Amino acid sequence: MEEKYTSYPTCLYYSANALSRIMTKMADEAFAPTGLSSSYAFLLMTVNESPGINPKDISCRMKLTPSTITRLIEKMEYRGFLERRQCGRNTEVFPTKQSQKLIPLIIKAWSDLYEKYEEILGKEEARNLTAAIHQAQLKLNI
Amino acid sequence: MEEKYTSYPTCLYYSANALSRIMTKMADEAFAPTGLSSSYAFLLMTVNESPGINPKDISCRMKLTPSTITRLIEKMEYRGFLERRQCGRNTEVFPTKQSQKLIPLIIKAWSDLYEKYEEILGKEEARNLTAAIHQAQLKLNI
DNA sequence: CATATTTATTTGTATGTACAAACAAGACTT
DNA sequence: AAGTCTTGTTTGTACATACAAATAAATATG
Repeated sequence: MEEKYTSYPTCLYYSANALSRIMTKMADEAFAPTGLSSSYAFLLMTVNESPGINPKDISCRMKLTPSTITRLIEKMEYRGFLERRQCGRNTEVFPTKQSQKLIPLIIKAWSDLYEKYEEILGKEEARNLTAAIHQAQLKLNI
Repeated sequence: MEEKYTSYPTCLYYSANALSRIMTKMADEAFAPTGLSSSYAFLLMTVNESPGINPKDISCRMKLTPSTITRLIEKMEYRGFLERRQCGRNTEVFPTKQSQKLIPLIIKAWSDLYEKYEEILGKEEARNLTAAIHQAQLKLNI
């Protein structure tokens, strides 16, 4: 059984990226009813859960760089879903009333997302895979 | 042991994306000596392996959309690493001599990448994870 | 206390990727 | 053979994300 071509799927970089693109697409579909794409939905959940949270901490929780977080917040501020308050060198981010109305929809969409991929992969398998990926990510993150 | 916050790492979308960002960074570091970022390096390998390949087929092998492939090729053409020949409605993509010189460097960088993450994750574990991710990606891709 | 260092945030800019629409060539259909 | 459908490719445009540099505030150091 000879391989005709170099087999990219044996490369973690390649596979991780391929999966990530599919999952992002799936997530964006799931979050479509909220009018937000997935990253913004996560941002709103994060801020709603910890009103006054700093960009730095959001960045840690979401594993995105601070500059990315600034950009996401800016857009949500512009759309009236978030609000920033300057506190010395820190910034505190708060949800607006408007965004709080969205939260149930977001939660629902998120659980639909779980449902959808768990249906395809199997619940057990999906969880194992997610855990394995998370573990790897932690190890590699040093 | 109660969770204070919603636990994003239990979400496959979130974990897959986090891993993908780390791996891309790692890959870009590994490929730095070639002067290319990872996607371009993969593109060059692919074309070098199958000179005359169509964008469509590259798109399948790399799991990127055709429009993305066009964009990648354009840039490599501009930099003198690839060449396009129009054949009716198809396009054939060829490596230039210049790019062939790069191939050994790319192969080396790629194997360095494997080495690096296998060192951190363990060879066995890295392979299992990669295979699991690849399988999931296949299933979800429908 | 004044200066130097560190830390949090934002800005300028670049990049990879995608979607939808446009185009162009081939393949069907009648 | 003419018109329709399909398929491969490219373009216009938009978006998420990052890096490096700039700011600005807080902290440490001499």
